[in-house]
Amino acid sequence: MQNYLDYLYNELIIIFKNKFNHLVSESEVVLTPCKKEFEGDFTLILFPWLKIFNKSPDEIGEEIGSSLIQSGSITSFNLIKGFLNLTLPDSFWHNNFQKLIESNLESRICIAQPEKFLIEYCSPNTNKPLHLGHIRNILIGWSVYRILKAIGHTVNTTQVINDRGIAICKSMLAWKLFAKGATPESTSTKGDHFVGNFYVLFEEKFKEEYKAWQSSVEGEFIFKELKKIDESESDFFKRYKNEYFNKDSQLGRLSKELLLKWESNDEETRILWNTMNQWVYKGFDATFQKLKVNFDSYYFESQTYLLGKDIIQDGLNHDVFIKDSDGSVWIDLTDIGLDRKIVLRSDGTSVYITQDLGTIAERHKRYQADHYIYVVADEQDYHFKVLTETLKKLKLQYSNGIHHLNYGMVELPTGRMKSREGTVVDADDLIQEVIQAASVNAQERGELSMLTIDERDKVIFDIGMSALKYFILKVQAKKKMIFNPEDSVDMQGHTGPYIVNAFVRIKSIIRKFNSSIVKNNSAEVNNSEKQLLLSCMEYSKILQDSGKQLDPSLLANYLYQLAKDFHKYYSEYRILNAESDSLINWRINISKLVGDHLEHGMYCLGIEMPSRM
RNA sequence: GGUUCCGUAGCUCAGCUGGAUAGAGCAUCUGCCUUCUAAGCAGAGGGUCUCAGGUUCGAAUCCUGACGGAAUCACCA
Repeated sequence: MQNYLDYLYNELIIIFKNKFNHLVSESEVVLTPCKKEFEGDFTLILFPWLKIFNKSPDEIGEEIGSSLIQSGSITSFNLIKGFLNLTLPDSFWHNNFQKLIESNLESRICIAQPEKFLIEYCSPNTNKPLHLGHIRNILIGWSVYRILKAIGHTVNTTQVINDRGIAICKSMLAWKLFAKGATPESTSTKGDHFVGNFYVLFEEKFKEEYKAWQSSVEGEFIFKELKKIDESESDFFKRYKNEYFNKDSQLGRLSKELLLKWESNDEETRILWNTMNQWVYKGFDATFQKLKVNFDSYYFESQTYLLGKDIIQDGLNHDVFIKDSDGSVWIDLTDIGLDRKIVLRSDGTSVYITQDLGTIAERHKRYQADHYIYVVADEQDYHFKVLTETLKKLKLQYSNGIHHLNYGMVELPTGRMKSREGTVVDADDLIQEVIQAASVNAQERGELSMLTIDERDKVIFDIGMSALKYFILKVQAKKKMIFNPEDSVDMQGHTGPYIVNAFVRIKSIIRKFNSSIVKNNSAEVNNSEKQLLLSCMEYSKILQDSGKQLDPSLLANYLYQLAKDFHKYYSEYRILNAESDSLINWRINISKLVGDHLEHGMYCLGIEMPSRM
């Protein structure tokens, strides 16, 4: 939709020219929605012009106001200090209302120049189930996908799965040693949890082994030999843990053997690896389904970890990289304030960034996208800076399209989640809890008694998920967030169910209105309706801003405000028993308009709304 | 130590491309359901926008500095 105030801007520009003999551009004219405490629809700020025209705010305001009245574009104005409050005629609101209900919502929000995006989000490891951090990642990624798509871009989603490496070998080893052939089926355990349990078991067994070793002759000898002056035994062994794993540990040796076997394609190892990963994927899929997200493509590190070496060679040929005497390859980024960074190990194997260089090249071949968005926590800011700068030095065209959507880490009221301390919030548990809370609330209300059990479960599920998803998405993506599990199941106030409730009220009204809705716009427009219309008129801008900033929280907060305005309207005015038929129709039309926007907006957050609750 | 990010009500967060008396929710207290779904509405209390300078007609917002907190600075991913 075109800017609905364009005509007012144009008129003001003409007034500035004719009355004050001054040429201004639209961007210099500051016109904002009027604050609620004052009378008026929009406010023109006069301060910038005082000096230029050498007149008082009252003089300027009076002149502008009366000119606008004369031309009929406003019906009245008032002046408070340097603020000129303008009241527009009802025809302004009627016209915009007409445009809103006649145009199609989907086409109204589209941008002029669509581009092509690829979004990578989620990106889990296969040795542990998904947790709260993944949930934030997934919800942000999915919502950004929906928003970009809604405004007309071509968007694909993908994820990288870290399915190889020492971690999964630990799970495999623990399974081989202790599982006695158990499977997710035989133990009725969700696959990702099943494998995760063996990872935890490995860590426990390793800890026991390490503990025993510490008091052995060898352990005591190492402690005496290698400890720093004044270092306590516990400090030393904390520090030595990694080295113990690599040098002395039986379990460490066995898991590294497994890794080598994996890398040399040992059949038995590969079969076990594949079996366990399949268990995990099945578990992940169940969680993705509950979250209602999906991926257009998957990249597995087992297939990509060897990529990128040709790019390294190419970079060496063009002197972008430097080879050290030991054979390791580096990039020097000190000229732009970063460090020297390794891109290939001395033994010729890849590091993290090598794979990333290769993976982007592959993706670009496949997608030819303008933008590659990586939804990854902000702890990796440095890595992505290095990656982008490296691509730039390689003069690869897609280097300008790399966006690190760096959301902040999720913390609990007690501090950071730590797997060692068992404070990690499991994704499935969390979903379970929020649905449970929705169920308890629904039972107390008893509104759903006429539904079948399946229908009721679906509604409860949607309400619970709306609470969880909204709770996370309302916080600005880039900010770290404190996640209080108790607050996350709240269904009152600034929450998902509050917005759902507004929608449900609208749906209920429409259900109860038997005759067909007539589009009419003869009614007098009250302030609540102006507010609702204005919000709907600004929807496309909000959505486009959210897309531009890759930040769903903008949209989330807008939707809350819209729902709040509707709840207020609902309590102030009777809709179905308004004084006249035409007034009933007008109010239903407004309500339906709001409902459509709420539904579309929540859809863009990845939240499905039931029509009853 | 270098770099980056953050600091707004008791708590969780909006507001940050500069505009009027800084807003919500939670929590505390008070009203409103025989009338469209009370997961709602109306109201009360709660603030040195970390601090100090600067730019400006105007600063929570922009700039500089200090203080406090976080992340990162691996031949890990």
